Amino acid sequence: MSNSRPARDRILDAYEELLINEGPRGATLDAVVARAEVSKGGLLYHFKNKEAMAGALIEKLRGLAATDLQTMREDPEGPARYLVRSSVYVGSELDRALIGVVRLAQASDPVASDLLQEIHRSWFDLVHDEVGDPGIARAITLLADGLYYNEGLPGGWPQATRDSSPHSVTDLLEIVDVLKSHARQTRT
Amino acid sequence: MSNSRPARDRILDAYEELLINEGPRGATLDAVVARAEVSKGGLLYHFKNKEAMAGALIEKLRGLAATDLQTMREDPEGPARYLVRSSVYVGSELDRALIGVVRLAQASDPVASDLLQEIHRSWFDLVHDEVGDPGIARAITLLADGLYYNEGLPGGWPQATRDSSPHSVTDLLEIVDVLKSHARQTRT
DNA sequence: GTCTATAGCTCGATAGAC
DNA sequence: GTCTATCGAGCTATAGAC
Repeated sequence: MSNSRPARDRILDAYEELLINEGPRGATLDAVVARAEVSKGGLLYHFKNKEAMAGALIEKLRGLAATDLQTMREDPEGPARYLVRSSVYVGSELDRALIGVVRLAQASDPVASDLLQEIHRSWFDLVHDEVGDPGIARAITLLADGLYYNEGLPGGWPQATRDSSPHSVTDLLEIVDVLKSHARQTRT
Repeated sequence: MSNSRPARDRILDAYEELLINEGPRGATLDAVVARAEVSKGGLLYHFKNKEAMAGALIEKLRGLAATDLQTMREDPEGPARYLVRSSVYVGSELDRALIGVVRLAQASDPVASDLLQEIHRSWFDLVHDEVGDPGIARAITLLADGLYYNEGLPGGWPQATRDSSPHSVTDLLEIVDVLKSHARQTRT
């Protein structure tokens, strides 16, 4: 049975899934209750309104992102390579929460936008600390952004350059190394 | 008077503007008619339903993109540098139509997604022809994608790394050149 | 070619039974 | 803690006057 987990969790997962696949417009209360197999009244017992449901998803992301940032900081390959690696959408819990909140931000949710900006800023700072040069750091984060948008968002530049998984990640990591060594060379 | 231009054009511009600033959800018929200063009946005389209005915007983009591709092909700096330059959002007619249609694609419009995919593919192909290496071409288009998303979309990674306009474009173009020369070096 | 009026639907949210 | 029933607002689209 799919409704064996706590109703609150099922609701939040269903909401996240609908945000990702249908966008904010499709993530209606009716759609959420259908997918989570609860009634509308049941949903509104756990989240007093739609905004509270969005808020819960945002807080979930806040926690997941904090953990991931720590991992990124401590990764032996360094933040830059870690960032590019993890920007390939693989449907992890963090990926899903992140894309869901991006969708919320696209629908003009200011709290969502603030959190995303904060996360993004942290990524940039870690990469900047690693490579030294802010221009190179920006190029690397932009590259990761492009990846995330192209592969994580249904309806971005949809299915940009299809071969996302094979050796193309390795290619990109190689390019990250090229940029990193270029930053080393030009350091004053 | 703002309603001196043909009603059809005013409607399409208003729709585009609302798509960009409020997203598909905010671009309702009511909002469009208010902004375009026509009545709902007047709008539906020109576009028999909302889908037809979206279709007209998509066709407008198709034309603008075809012209821009030709410019990109003939640019003396080459497609790669042209792409990065033009990925900085400046609110041109093409920028606006493009972001509007991206918003439509985000709301799961398959025609919008198809056109965007086609445009994006053409960009990649031109850059690929220029630089030879598909991995480098992908990195450059990803970088441009990141730019477009970060700076063109309200609510992307919002206001990613703020200093978008000053000398930072020059920095990015420099990095494009680094990548291009790397592609030349590794060519077999 | 542009308007008003309104039908019919879907949404978010409330009330109250169980 | 979960349900059903229902209200009011906002949406798309139609009908028909001017």
